[in-house]
Amino acid sequence: MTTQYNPQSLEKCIQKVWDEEKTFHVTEDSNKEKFYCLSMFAYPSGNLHMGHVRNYTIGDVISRYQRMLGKNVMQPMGYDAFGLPAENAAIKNNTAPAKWTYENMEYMTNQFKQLGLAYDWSRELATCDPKYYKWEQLIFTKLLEKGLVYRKDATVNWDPVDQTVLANEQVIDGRGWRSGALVEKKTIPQWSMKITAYAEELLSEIDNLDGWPDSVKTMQRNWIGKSKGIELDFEVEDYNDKLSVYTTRPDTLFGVSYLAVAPEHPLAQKAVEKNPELQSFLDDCKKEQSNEAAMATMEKKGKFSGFYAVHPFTGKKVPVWIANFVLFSYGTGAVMAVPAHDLRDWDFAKKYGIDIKQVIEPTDGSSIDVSEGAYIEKGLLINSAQFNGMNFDESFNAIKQELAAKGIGKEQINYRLRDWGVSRQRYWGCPIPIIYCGDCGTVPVPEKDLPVKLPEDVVFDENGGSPIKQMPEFYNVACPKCGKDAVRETDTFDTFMESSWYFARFANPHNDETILDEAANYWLPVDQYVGGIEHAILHLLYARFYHKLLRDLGYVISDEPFDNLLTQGMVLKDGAKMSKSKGNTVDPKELIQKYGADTVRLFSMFAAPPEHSLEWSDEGVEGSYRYLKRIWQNISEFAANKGGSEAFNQNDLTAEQKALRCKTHETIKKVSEDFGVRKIFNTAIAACMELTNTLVKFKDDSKNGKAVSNEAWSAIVKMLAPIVPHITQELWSQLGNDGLIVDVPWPSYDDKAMVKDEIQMMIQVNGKLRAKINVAVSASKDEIEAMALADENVKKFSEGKQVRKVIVVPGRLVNIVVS
RNA sequence: GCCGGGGUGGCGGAACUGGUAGACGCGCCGGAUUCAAAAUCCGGUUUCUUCGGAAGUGCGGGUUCGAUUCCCGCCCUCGGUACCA
Repeated sequence: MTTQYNPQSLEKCIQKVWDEEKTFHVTEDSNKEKFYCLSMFAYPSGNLHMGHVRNYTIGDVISRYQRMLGKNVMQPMGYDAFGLPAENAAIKNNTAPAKWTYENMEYMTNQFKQLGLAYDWSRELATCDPKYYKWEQLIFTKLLEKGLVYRKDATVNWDPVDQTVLANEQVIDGRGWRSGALVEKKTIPQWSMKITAYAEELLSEIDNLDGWPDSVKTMQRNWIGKSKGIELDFEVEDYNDKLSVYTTRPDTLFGVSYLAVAPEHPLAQKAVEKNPELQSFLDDCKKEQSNEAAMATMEKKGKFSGFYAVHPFTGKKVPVWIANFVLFSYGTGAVMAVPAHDLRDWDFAKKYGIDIKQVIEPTDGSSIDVSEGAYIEKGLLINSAQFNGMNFDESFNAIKQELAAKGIGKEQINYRLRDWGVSRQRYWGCPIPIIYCGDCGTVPVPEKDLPVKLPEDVVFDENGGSPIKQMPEFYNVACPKCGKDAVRETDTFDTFMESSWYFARFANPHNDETILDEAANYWLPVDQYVGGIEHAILHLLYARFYHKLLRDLGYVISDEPFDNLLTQGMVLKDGAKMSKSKGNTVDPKELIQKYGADTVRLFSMFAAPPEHSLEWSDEGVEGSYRYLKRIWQNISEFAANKGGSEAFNQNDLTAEQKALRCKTHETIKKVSEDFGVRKIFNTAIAACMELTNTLVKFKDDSKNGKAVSNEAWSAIVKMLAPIVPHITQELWSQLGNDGLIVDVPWPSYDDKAMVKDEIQMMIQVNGKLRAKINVAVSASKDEIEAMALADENVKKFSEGKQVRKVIVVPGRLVNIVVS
């Protein structure tokens, strides 16, 4: 007597039990090992997509597995609620961003619950809640006191028609996405965080992130981009300032044939005074995009500034150019160019007919021709006066010393990493807690006046300008210091500010007295962080930075926020990222209605390893559903047939029964490794399917037969419980067990059950498979070799040839080399 | 451009430390069941083949008894590139 698998009603029923019993509600418990599992919180876009389902299922599987290991597991969820899409939706639907956001959050929370995710919903937070961002504002004012935030001019994309600042995403082929106008660069004062003050620590501690993927660590190292070089000053004729350049290749100093400065460099401004015709070139540079990819691929252009610098060793005059590819924000905003030994300088020199002078030759004595292309390897110096014959390190030090002696140069460590500009000229974000007073200057909002609340009931105008910039009731305030009329900052924070510390706030999300209390040090660092690879640099670097800020303000004691990181791949359909604009989305809601959450969860874990991209397949979902129906049917029948839960004695088992036990325990071993060490679930599921196949074929109604079957079915149910929590809960009951499977200990394997007398070995002749033989486990190498050579097929392929070598790989194969 | 991934049957993928290439699943083919269908169950399924075998993991080389795995050089593709999150 078995019932049909009906996931819809079953899942509702079990979710109700979790809800009523507060199964996933956790508190700090010093008697248990804690495990904080965090999936990157959601942007409340309105509906769950398959990327969410995958991300959150991975985190959920790890959480539930860790709980079965007996740990005190916290898994929270919240919303990264500020951001650009809410503003776009506001304009499109004529609603306030707040309303749109809150409605989406409510809707998505329901969808999360339908997926059966083991979240502690009592900890839910939203970053647009003043109770959340109040702390961010407080931290900002504290950092201002410490000198870790400052205001400086920075470049933004300016849409001259809509009269608004555009995000990079809103610039398409150099034009504003709404107006279509050519976007210009505009410089405005903005707040910055001194992440560069932590560059060295952020770099060196990457070495301690053992639980992070190497690819992410490499990307972060390269992003920070530490380099050792020399900063040296050139005298410039008729220019009453020195021109400082930074170079990592001082060994090529004698090959300098021009200097180049960024268009924003003061020297460029001076050059215009002398030669007004240069203004049009500078104007052109303003129209170019400032993002890195555009800078790197655009045509390299320059103009002679009219100034000449003097070479510090040869005394020769070197022209100074203004070039569009020199970054004002890196190094000194000026470079020395050595065309013979730098690809970009070489291209530029060829284009403008500038000298190319070789000063490095290869160490192996081979000859090169720098008129054919740059030679960028390090080598030995030539044409470099007293430095001739030196290698890179010798010349670096010798040149450094001579420049230092002249007082015009010193060694300098530079980072590619730039300070973090956090001002946004947008509405839907956390207000920057600063007041500008005519008398007192820049005044941080005092703690008693925090939070500075963002007005939520606003009307958007069509060009996308921020409503609070038109609201005197928001920006007209009294100066907190002197009480005179003053003006509030109307820019808001970059939304990365909120997502850089939410992981800590989950420890005490409702504490209104302080940002973080002792619970933070119980839960932190996060034991397992799960999220998309697209966050490899920005979010993960900012979060590491923020954690160190919180540490240095005395709130946390750990140095790093995330012990282990799993970066999951994207969900694709027909080889492309699922997106509304491509029309290739799959709605999880419909799938849950049709198959139930367990099927959707099983498929998203089975179709690919977590770190790879996942190709969506409707038929594959069907297959996952089929497997669940299969175990439902078989376990129900087995249980109805009164399966055996009695103990058995290993010595009384038949060979078949022993073989099943062996398979069961091999599977437990493999699946435990996949879950705990490799964090790869598709192979774990495949192993469970294999055991299921074996078990379905295993027909043995004897007492011992039922007992070993029961052991195997129970193991499958327990191992699948983290992945498909609803069906396994029900099957666990059907197998005659009480209580929730979430708290059942993870199965352990018995080495004795896996002992074998005989193994199969592959026999190769010259690396090609020719035979398979069964060999006693105890057989010696010589015995194995003799058996292999005696094999009929092996004889056939080695006949008339001389055996040169026999390689025996114990437990695997024998390779016989003949010729 | 630069930084980091990926490329294996018709498809998703497996092969974990250099040792049986294609586990598991999908699809397809054949069979059982059925009045019929769906569902389910059983068997087969890399390609070529003279049925002995041979070839085969993006392409071209290399190291090795042995390479999907290591090295060199390419191609394609995805993510990031500092104001999408």
